[in-house]
This record gives sequence, structure tokens and C-alpha cells, in this order.
Amino acid sequence: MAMKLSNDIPNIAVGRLPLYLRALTHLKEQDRNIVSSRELGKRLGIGSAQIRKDLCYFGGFGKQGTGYHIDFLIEQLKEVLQVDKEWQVAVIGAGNLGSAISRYEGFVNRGFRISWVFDNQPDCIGQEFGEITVLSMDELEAVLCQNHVQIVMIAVPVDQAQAVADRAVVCGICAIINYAPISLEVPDDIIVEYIDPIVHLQHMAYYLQNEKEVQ
Amino acid sequence: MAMKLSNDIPNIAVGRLPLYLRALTHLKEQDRNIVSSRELGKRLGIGSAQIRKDLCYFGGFGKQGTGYHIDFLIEQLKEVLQVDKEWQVAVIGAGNLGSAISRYEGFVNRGFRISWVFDNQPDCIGQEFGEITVLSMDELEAVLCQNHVQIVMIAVPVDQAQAVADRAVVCGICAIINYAPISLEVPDDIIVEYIDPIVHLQHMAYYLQNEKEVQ
DNA sequence: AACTGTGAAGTTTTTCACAGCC
DNA sequence: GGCTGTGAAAAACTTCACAGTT
Repeated sequence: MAMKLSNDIPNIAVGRLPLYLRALTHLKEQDRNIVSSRELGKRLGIGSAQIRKDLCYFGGFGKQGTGYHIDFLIEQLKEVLQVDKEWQVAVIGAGNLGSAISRYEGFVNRGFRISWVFDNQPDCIGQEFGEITVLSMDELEAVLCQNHVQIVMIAVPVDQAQAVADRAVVCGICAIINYAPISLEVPDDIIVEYIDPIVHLQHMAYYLQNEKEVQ
Repeated sequence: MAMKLSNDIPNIAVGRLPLYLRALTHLKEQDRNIVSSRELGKRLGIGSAQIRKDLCYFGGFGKQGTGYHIDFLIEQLKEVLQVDKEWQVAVIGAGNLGSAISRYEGFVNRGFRISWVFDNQPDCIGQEFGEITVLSMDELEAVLCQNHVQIVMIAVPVDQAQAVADRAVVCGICAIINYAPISLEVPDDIIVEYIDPIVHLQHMAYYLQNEKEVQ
């Protein structure tokens, strides 16, 4: 992601807000009303000062002596992140991964809705995932353009990912979540984030003790 | 992840090595032999100095005036990351997501193999994903312990994730990839990494222009 | 008494810039 | 001429510490 476009709030701080939001939602589900930066930090493995500072960039939503009202903070963070509305998302690729994403029900109450899924395999097209039907890749441009789709998730085989991204970019999309294990080349104003479990696994492996060395 | 255990190499630099490895693999597939830090950086959207510095922590694998031999660098990075061997991984949860992970064929040539999958749904247990069979959750402890499994991927519903993590930790696992949208509480010596697409989406949404404001 | 908001201090990470090498 | 390896400078980020508020 080539981000730091914004005025002056560190991208890395913005990146933590979704984690705060996620944790706050769980607290709310446990019928909690108030939380301190210390408790929130402990749950997330983050220092309390960092949380206060991050929230402070956006005005500070807490009460001295008390902490943060969970409902209020959730509401404010959703507004800051622009997820108080519902973004329409297109998924490209309806294989194992694309279909798992499309069937996942967790998007909606966090600000997103998968509204379209595309694939180029004839046996896939027409399949129903919950409320949506798999469309042909031939319809990609028409659907993305006509609906002013801003976010796409790419879940196609790695050798098709760049071509698919190029097609989406031409349609005016602004942001891509790429599940294919390849760095995409896109114009500077397009936001790209990557989800590649193997990157995480390889990162972790560095810190693991090799069994043989242990013995 | 509570990482900085290591001697003195920044965790964040280690985290970039898998990206370098991934990009190098693509270059190799295009029959390239040599690459400069500048070209590699351009592909990844990273400064060339950063790449040189990262590689330098591990000794510096380049040749002045020339660049980096791709084959050699791949080999060295795999060794550094300990992915020149094959780690056995267990997936917990065989729903949409768990089965997509388990069927994915991209793990093997990047240092990992999904060797076991568990679920608690009777209609799931016994299903075959490629070469592996879905096992009952009742067998979790026995399998993890007997095989000294070090890495598990959690792909169960959010309300079961913590309990599943607890069970895995007792079995002596060292690292968790958690796909459930919740922060896990685990002992300090367990490495946890999170994969939650909605965290990425929410992060991106912050930088998107709201349609209404554009007009 | 408990907790936030926030400048200032401290630390980490990135970038610069150039000597040394091919 | 082109490129790496690497100290030193710059920038970014985190933590401290405390005034101020409830």
C-alpha cells in the first residue's frame, strides 16, 4: 500500500483502528459498557499510551478518570474509518478461496457487502452463493463500471492476478485486496493490500526452533 | 505477535524477507538470473536501500557492480527463514475457509505442508481434501502431541477460536495463524499472526472517497 | 483515585550518501 | 558506470510522564 496520502495521521495508526474496533465489538458482546486504554491494550498486546495517542489523533473519545464508553467509541471509529456505511465489494475468482470469501457472513456488520462474484469457468458461472450468483468474467467491466465499484478482492490463480487487476483498474476501482501470492503493478493512486498466509508462515518460521537443533 | 526475541535483527526486516522471496521466485520463473536492489524494490514498492540493508543483516548476498544472483539469493533466504525444509501444519476447522486452505496447493513449494485437518461436524469428518482426511476434533490432542506439531491454522467460527487455541497451546504448539476475527490470549512464547480481510478493508476504507462527498 | 490527552524524550526504522568493488 | 554494503543522518513511531479532568 502506498499510503501516507493523508494530511498527517500516520498510516500505521489508522491501521490499528480496525483492531480496536474488533476488540471493542467483542467487549460490547460481553455487555461491557466502559473500557480503559490499559485494558484494551492488554487484550491486544499494545501499550496503553499508544492507544490513547492513536485515538487522540481523531479528537480523543474518552473521559478522564473513567475511560472510553464502548458504544460511543465504536460509533466514532466506524465513522472515522468510513464503515458506518456499507461498501459494495466484488470478488473475482470463485474457486475454493473465492467461494469461501463470498459465502462468509462476517462482512456485513463490519461495513462491507460482497455483491458480485466473477469467474471464467463455465461450470462455476451461475452457481449461487447465498444471495449472489457467480457471473461470467465477460461481464466484469460492465458491472464494475455501471455500479462504480470501488473495492475488489482478487482470488484467482497467481498467473491471472495481474491481468485481472489491470482490467479492474481500467474500470475505475480504487482499492484491491489481493489473495494471489504476487505483487501487483498498479497506478500509484490505487490502494493494494495483500493477504498471503505463506508470508506469515515464513515470517513465523524464522523464529521457530528447528526440531533437529533442539535435540 | 510478540516478536523481538531475536538477537538484534528487527522483526520488521524479517517480515519483509518473505516478500523478497516471493518476488524473486517470480523473477526466476521469468528466467531472470540477476536482479538489482533497485529493480526488486520497484516491484515491491520499497526503497532499494531498505532492501540492501535488510539483506545485509544476514551477511549480504549481492555482488557489487552486478546485483544479486536470483537462484543464490532464493536459496539463502530460504535457509535464513528456515523454509528450506518442509513444516507440517495442522488446520483446525473444515468449513468453507478451512477447506479452501486445506485444498490450496501453494503451500508445498514455499516450505509448508498441510498434513492434518480437524472439524467437529459429523458431516465434515471423513471428507477427503486431496490427500488428507478430515479428522474429528476429539483426536486433536493426540495428533498434535504425537507429531510434535508446531504450527496450527485456526479457521473455526469466532466464538470457538479461543477455546481451540487453548487446546492447541496445551499440546505444545509454537505458532498460530488465526483466521478468526478475534485477538487470542496465549502465553508470551507463542507466536500468533492474524489474517482478517476486514481489518484490511477497514484500513483501506479510511482512504477512500465517499461517493457522496465526491459529487 | 483513576484515567485521558499530550508534549517531550527515547527508540526504532528508513533514507541518504558514499567508499569500495566488479 | 553500475551496484552493493554500511555508517551516519533523518524521519517515523513508541513510550514516558504528568497536568488536567471526572
